[in-house]
Amino acid sequence: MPRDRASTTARILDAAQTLIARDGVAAAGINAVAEAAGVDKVLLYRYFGGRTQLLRALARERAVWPALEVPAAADGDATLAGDVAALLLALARALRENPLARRAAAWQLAERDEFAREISAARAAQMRAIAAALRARHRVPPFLDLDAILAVLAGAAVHAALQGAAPPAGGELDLRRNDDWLRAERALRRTVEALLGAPEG
Amino acid sequence: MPRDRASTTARILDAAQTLIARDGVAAAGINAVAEAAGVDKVLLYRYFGGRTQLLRALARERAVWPALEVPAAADGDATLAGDVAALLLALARALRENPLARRAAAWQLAERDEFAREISAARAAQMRAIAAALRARHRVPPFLDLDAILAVLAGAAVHAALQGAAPPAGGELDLRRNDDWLRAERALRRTVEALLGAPEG
DNA sequence: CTGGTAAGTCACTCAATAGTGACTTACATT
DNA sequence: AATGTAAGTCACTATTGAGTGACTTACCAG
Repeated sequence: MPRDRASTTARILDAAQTLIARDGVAAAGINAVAEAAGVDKVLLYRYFGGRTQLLRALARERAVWPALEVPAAADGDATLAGDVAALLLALARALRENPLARRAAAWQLAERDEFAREISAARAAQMRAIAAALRARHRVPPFLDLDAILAVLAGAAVHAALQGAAPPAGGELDLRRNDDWLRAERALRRTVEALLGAPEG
Repeated sequence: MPRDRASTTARILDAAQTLIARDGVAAAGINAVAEAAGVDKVLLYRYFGGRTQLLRALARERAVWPALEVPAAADGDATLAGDVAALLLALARALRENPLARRAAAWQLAERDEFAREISAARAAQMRAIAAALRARHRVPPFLDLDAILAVLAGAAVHAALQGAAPPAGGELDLRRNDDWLRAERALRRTVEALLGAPEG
C-alpha cells in the first residue's frame, strides 16, 4: 500500500459503497468499511472525521441518487404524458439496476439521520429539475397539479423498484421477474397516459 | 410485578411495539425491549425464544399492517374507480396515522429478514383480499391488468405515507402538512379515476 | 405441610460497535 | 544529511448488542 492519500480515500469510499449496495447502510460501519478497504480505521477518522461525515462525503461525491437524462430542448413530437412516462420509467429502471441507489432510497424512506437528509436533498433537486424541464417544454394546464402528480407517481416508481428487490410474499406480482416487471411498467405508463392525455401505448 | 405470564408477555409486546413505532425496528433489541417493558430479558428468551421470534410474534399478534374495510356486498352505486380510490386513500391514511405500520412498511422495503417477510405476507394477503373483493363487486374489463395496477398504485399510496413521515428537502411537497397531503390525495384520486373510468371528483 | 413447576432475578460471556492516544516510517524540502 | 509533516500502524477504552447458567421465590396440587 503506497502512501497515497487520494487513492486511500477513494478506496474507503469504494468500500463503503460496496457494503451499502450489498448489505445496506447500517452495514457500513467504521470497522466494516475499514476492513473492506484494507485500511486502518484511524484513517477514516483522519480523512473524513467519523461515520456521519463519511456517509455525507459518499452522498456528495458518488451518485447516490441516479441521474436522469432530463429532456432539455423543445421537441415538436413530445407530449407531456410521453415525457413524464419516460422519466418515471427511467427512474424506476435506474433504481432497479443500481443497488446502491436502491439502498439509499430505502434508507431515505426509513431513517431521519443526516445521510437520509442528504439523499432527500439529491432527490428533491432532481424532482425540481424535472418539473422545471417539463414546464419549459410543455404548456401545463393550470388545473393540473403537476408537483403533486409527480410526487405521487415518482413515489410509485420508487416503490416498485424497492419492492422489486425483495422476494414477494405469494399471490402478488414478482417484480424481480422480468415479465411481471413489464406488467408494472405498462400499468405505470398507462396511468400516466390516462392522467395526462393519452396517445395509445 | 405479579407472577403472571400472560400480562408479562403482553407488556413485552407492548414495549416492542412502542419502541418500533418511535425509533424503528432496529431499536427493538432484546435489551431495549426488556428494559422498556420493565422485565428481565431472560423472560423474553423464555417466552419467545429470541429476538427473531419476538418480532414474528409481534407481526402475527398485533396489527403490524393496517386492516382495511374491504367493501363486501355488491352496491349499485359503487364504481370500480370509486372503490379503488377509496381503498388506496384508506391505506395511505392508515399508514400516515399509524407509526408502527409505517415503520413496518419501511422495514419491509429495506430489509430481507424474517420480520420483513412476515410483513410482506400480511401485505400480500391484504392485496389479494382487495383484488378479490373488487372482482366480486365489479366486472373488470379483461384488458385491465388489475393486479399490476393495484401493485403500482398501492405502492404510490404506501410511498406517500412514508415520505410524509420524513422532513422534506425543500422545493417539494411537504406531506406532513395537511394541505400538501390533500394535494397528493387529490392527485392519487384523479389518477385512479383517469385510469379506471371517471366520475367527476 | 410438602414438593414440584413456573416466574422472576443476578451475574456473567462473547462479539462487535465507535472512537482515541501514541507510536513509527516514508518522503519532500531545505 | 537533517527535519517537519503527513501516511500508516498498534493497542487500547468504553458501550452495547445477543444470549446463557444458576439461582431464588411464589404458588398450586397432593
